[in-house]
Amino acid sequence: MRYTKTVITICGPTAVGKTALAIQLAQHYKTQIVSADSRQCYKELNIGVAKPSVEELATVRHHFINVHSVTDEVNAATFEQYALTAVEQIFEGNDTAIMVGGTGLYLKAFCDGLDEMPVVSKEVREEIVRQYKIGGLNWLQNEVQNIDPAFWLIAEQQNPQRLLRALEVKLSTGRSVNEFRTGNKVERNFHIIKLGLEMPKPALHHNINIRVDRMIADGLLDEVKSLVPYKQLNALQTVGYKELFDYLAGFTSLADSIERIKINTRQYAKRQITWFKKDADVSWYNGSQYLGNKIMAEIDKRFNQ
RNA sequence: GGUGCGGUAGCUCAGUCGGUAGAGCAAAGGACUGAAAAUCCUUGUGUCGGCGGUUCGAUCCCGCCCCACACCA
Repeated sequence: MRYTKTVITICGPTAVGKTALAIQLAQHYKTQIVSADSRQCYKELNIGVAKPSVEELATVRHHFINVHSVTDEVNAATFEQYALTAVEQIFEGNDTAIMVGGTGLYLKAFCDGLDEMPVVSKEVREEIVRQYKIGGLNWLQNEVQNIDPAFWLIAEQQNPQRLLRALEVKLSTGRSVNEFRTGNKVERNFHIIKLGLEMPKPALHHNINIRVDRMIADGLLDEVKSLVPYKQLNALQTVGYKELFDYLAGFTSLADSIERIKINTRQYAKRQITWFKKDADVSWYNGSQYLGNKIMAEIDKRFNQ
């Protein structure tokens, strides 16, 4: 099946050079970019999430950047819907759209689709969270074991987020989350080319260290200070922010919290690499080389086959 | 110079009433369907500062030495 429209996705770990390549490709194809990033979508987060610069945003139209507040509830399903709409809109004037981002689940949601899941009432969720705060993991484990024993057997039994999710679905619908998860891939009505950027670990770590120091020099601490009232929100459970909240609360020194940001960023990059390497459809390129032209030549070749 | 307290995994430390040792962090690998920059799982041999002594056997006891810190001079 050949489609006339194509989305070129770019994945890879943080600080590997995805943004620059995306802009280059977007300019070449005279098209727009959809960001697949779970943090850059918040307008209050800027320095710490390595958002494209104001100039870059002015050069190429970006979607899913600065479109939410940290107080909004944003998740993979939100992104899937948003991205599909954005891409459709881009396709009105282009055959090609670019998608870049480091959030593996979001990219997967866009490419393969998520299963239809029931709506969970806010009350149910809040009540579960309230009880979890009181009773801890033990309470959660017991609840899931009693209420959804089938799920319990295959569950990550130490993972509170997964258990919480299972519980809220079961209590809202009477059915196990497992019944909703088919794992089926959705067929999109456009072509998807997956590009990945990689780099030797020492070089990537070097980039990360440089970038973190740059963020601090650019005033990250002030940005974080202004977000203290929101520090408990999901959107602020973010590398670069949570560590500085600890410093501002007096738990660590500034130097230590900056070091922590570097360590946590490396670990985050590691998780991203693990996720993306599993996708056999990704074509990998060395991000430390200037390769926009090379990639575009290869893509043109594929189009003409 | 004297006294005291230390020297154990990359780091911070625990421990062995003498039978060659273990936590946290880091690191490495992995998972991932409405929190995903989140969350979770797996992986621990290191001249137990050096050299001698006692002992069947020493990282542990004894002696000397080296190093760090604190206090006294």
